[in-house]
Amino acid sequence: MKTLTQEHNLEEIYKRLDSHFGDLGWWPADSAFEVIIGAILTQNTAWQNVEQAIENIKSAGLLDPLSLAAVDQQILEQLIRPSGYFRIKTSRIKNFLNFLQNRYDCSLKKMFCDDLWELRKRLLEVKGIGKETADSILLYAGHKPIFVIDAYTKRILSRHEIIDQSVSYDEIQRFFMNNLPAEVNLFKQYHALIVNTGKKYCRKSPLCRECPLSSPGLEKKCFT
DNA sequence: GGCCAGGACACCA
DNA sequence: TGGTGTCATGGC
Repeated sequence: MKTLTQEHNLEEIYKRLDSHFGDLGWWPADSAFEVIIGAILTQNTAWQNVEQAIENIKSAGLLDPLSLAAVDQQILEQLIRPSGYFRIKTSRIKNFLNFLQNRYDCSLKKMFCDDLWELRKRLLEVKGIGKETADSILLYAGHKPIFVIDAYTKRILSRHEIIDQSVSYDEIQRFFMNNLPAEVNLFKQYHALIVNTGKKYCRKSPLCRECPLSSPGLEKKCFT
């Protein structure tokens, strides 16, 4: 960890990105359950591929906990095939559904009545749900005040020399949560802004110079 | 044809 | 605790 005391940078970064992109309306989904399925399907996968997989589940009339729990494993594999890793992701979805059924009687409402950190701990015990997926579920499906960290967050902050590359997920999460008001909508929009910035500006070096963060004071070395 | 995407996990030292 | 291989499809 380098200088996790530059809390002013977090607000400055948010201001720049928010005025650049505007309200991104994350997470794009019609229900909390759709957010959860999307969170599992998007693991290391382009969102475009996830959309097709979700559409397949919707078209089959299976986008609810009871229907999806009842569907045959091989059928689900074929439905989510466009999102990649379809065998392992099918298992992960089934693991979550078993968890939801056994502990909360298939009710997301009951699940989200749990204390934030207690529920996070339980979600992390589900095989296939790691920290980012758990936090995405808690924030975007459960509307709980927890900050989601992803590869873009780490990349952007380290390139702007706010954190060191070796800083852990939990440390970065604490950094955000200790230096921002615990507001659900702020956390939702901030993470969305970071992902959009990463997608649009961090992939090719010429575009990096057009990034809202690329100006004196914050611009360091996006590409070295 | 290669690279990468809104990760997680098993395995090993 | 940290590094590496694996899982798979689709767009650029």
